[in-house]
Formats: sequence, structure tokens, C-alpha cells
Amino acid sequence: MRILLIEDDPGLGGAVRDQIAAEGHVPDLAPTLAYARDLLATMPYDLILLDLGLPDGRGIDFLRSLRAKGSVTPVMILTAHDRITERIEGLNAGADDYMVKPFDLAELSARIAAVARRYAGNPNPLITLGRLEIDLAAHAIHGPEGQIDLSQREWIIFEALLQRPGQIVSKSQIEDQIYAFDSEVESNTIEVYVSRLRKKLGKDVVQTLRGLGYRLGTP
Amino acid sequence: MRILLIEDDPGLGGAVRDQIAAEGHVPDLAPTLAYARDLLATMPYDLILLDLGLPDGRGIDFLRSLRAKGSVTPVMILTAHDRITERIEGLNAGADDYMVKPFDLAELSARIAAVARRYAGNPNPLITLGRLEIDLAAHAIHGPEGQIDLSQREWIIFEALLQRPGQIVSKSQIEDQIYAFDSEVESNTIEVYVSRLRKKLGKDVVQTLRGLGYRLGTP
DNA sequence: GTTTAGCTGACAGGAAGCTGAACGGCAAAG
DNA sequence: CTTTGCCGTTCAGCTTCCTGTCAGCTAAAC
Repeated sequence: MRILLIEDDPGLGGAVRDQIAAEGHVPDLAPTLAYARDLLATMPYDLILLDLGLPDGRGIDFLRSLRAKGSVTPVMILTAHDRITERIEGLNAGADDYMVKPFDLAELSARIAAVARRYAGNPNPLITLGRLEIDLAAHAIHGPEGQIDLSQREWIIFEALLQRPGQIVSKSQIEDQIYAFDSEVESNTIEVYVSRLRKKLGKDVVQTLRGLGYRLGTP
Repeated sequence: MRILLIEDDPGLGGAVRDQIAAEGHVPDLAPTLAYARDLLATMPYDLILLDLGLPDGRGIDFLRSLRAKGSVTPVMILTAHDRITERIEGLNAGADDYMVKPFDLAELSARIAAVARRYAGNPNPLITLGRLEIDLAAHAIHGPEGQIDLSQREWIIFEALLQRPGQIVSKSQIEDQIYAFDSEVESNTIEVYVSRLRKKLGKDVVQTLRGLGYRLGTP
């Protein structure tokens, strides 16, 4: 499940992001509303975790404008205050859930799972890339000859490219996403996986920028 | 919207019932779990408000058995306690929302409206999957050679997959649906049941995604 | 032509998953 | 009360296929 976490506190944000990742979801962390808007413009998300105390605007207004634009993405509010009027305001603005800081990470996980359960069966947002149809949430790719399954590593690399369409992603950036901080691999693993990706998805899906990295193709 | 309110305190029960009625919904008030079971056997409900402190049994167990029977009716828990473990237990037992007493009736209304929005238009007792015809409510599956019976565990796993067609369901997610929050099983039970499911329903009904989980097949 | 970066087929090792068998518990049947 | 059969769980051995590595190759840069 793709989750957008809007939170300006680096400590809390990092902890929540790690927890989400540990649950098998894919978190993106936005420290400001402006940054969140950029991410939302380029990527679909399955859940938004929204801190109300942000430096560049009222979270409630952000949520309201999101709903006004027709977005149905579930939103869970995180806030330090627990005044009932605020909770009502949040829920009326279109929030689906409400958590008061400090909260237990385990409870957050349970609630995220509840959202996942609740929205199961809803069609996932699809990304179209040439002849490929990509369902990020389901890790599924439909090609011209039916379903294409990727292994975990293959998926991570493909996803890293999908997350930055048009941008160059360096090998070291990809390595950072695959491996733990310290344990480095000293070989051409990335190249091997890019090769496997191209074999499964088509030659043009990944472009090579010599000396720089890779970029998503536009076939 | 038909709402079943399970609450033994006559004062609070009456107030909530009146509030629900004022919102244009149809409330039934059950003071005990036994009475609630009778009502559920005869009437379908769109939402259940469940008090946890009831005279004739643990509300959590009631909820769990409801889910085990395949009910997908949304359940909102009302409780006087706000211990985090209890909230987690409730959400993991299959609750969709959680309110702590004393709560504001206006907030309750907002949350009920959210559920109504969420579940607007929700028919579908019969699911077709390839040659299988599945009646979720009746726990019945008709295959090409007649009726197929599943054991309880087999059904829970199959249902977990049915609830998220096309999506990946991890083993830990399935475990969460089968077992209580703390009691973990340290073996390949899920794998054994998947194996048995495939034997009964057909090889292609369940797909394996290495390292991720399982997915409903598309035969 | 030489150098350098990147590509890819092959392969060993191991992790993840599958499944037949067995065992104890429990409930229905006798 | 005993028997019977089903169900849930565990285990062991097997199969599958993922991963990281290397070697030799291709293609771009100069």
C-alpha cells in the first residue's frame, strides 16, 4: 500500500515511516504541504497520514481542498490536540480516522491495516506506461501477454524508477533502497536486475544514462 | 441505514438511539449479546455499535465470532476504557472504528455518516471466480462437481483472499485474522492450509508471490 | 583502436514454499 | 463411556526459484 506521510517533525516522521515500511507498505515522507502537493500530483496514494501542525498551512484546509477536488483517498489525521471540536471538524472535513499524539506505533499499524481491509475490493489506481498497466498496491503488472510477476528485488528497482518518472536514478540511490545502510554489495547486481527487468517488461522500459544512472523509458 | 446498538446502559443507550433516529437512520437497541444475536439472526444491519462492557460476555469475543462467521458488517466499538492494548485488540478483531466514552453525540453522528458514505451501495452476496460460485454469507462454494466444503480455517484464509481480489495478502495478515493479537504460531500452518485449499478448489485459485504473500488467482 | 561502462548468460547456494504424514484434541455418534 | 472421524497443528523432506557473483561480451566515448 502506498502511504503518504505528511509530518514536519523529523524524529516522529522517521519513526512512523520506518514502521510503515516494516509492515510491508511503501511510505513517502513530506515535511510540508507544498511538498505533499507535489508528490500527490505525480503519484497515487492509498492512504494519507496528515499532521495538522505544519509550517506552511492548516492541515484541515489542505484536507478540505483535497476533498473539494474529488479525491477519495482515505486520510488519517495525526494531531497533538484532542479537543472534541477539532475531531469533529476533521471528520467533517473528510478525514476517515483520527489519532492523537503521542500514539503507539502498534496502534497505528492496526489502524492502517483496518484502512487496508476497509478499502479492499476498491480498484487500485493504475499507472499506465506504454503497454504496461501497473497496480502499485497489488505489485501487479499487466502486459500485452497477460500478467507479469516481478521478484522482490526486481520490484524495488522498478518502483524506484516509477517514483521519479523522467528523473535520473543513480545506482547508489537504488542500492540505498535495497540494502541496509552499512552492508554494501560490491558487484554489478543492479545491472543484472535491470537486465532482468528489461527482459520481462521490454527493452525500452529502462533507459541507461552512462555514468549517471537509469531513467524510466517512455515507450 | 439499519443500525444495531448493543448497549446495556439504558440512559446512554436511549440517548444514542434517539440521536441515530434523529439523523434519519433506523436503530435497534439490544441490551445483551444474546438479544443482539437474536436480532442479527433475523435482520440484516448496515452498522453495529458495540459496547464492550456487557453483562453476558466479552464484546470482543462476540465481534470475533461474528467475523469468523464471515460477517462483513462494519462494527464500531464503544467503550469506557482507553487502554491502547484494548483498542488494538478491538481493531484486530475486526472493528472498523473505536469510540471512547464519554463521547460527543455530534462526533458519533459524524462517524456514522462516514461509515454511511463508505458503505453506500454495497450489495453482492454471490461471487464468481472461474468455475466457482461463492456465497460469502452462507460459507458455501459450488464447483463444477457440486458443493465444496471448507473447514473453518480454510474458509478464513480463502475469505481473506476474496476480500482483496487482485491484491497481495501477506501471511502475517492472514495470521492476524486467525489468531489473537499476541498468540503467535511459529510454523507453516498457513502454507499447509493454502496447500489444502489448492487441493480442494484447484491449483490456480491461489497464487504465491515469493516473500510477499498470496493472491487470488484468476482462472 | 583503446578504454571504460554497462549487459547478460550461467551457476552455486540458499531461502521460501509445498505437501504427505502423523499426532493430539474435540465433538458427534454409537 | 467408548469409538470414530474430523480438524488444527507440527514436522521433515522435497521442490522451486530468487539472489548475488562472475566471466565474457557489447557498445559508447575518446
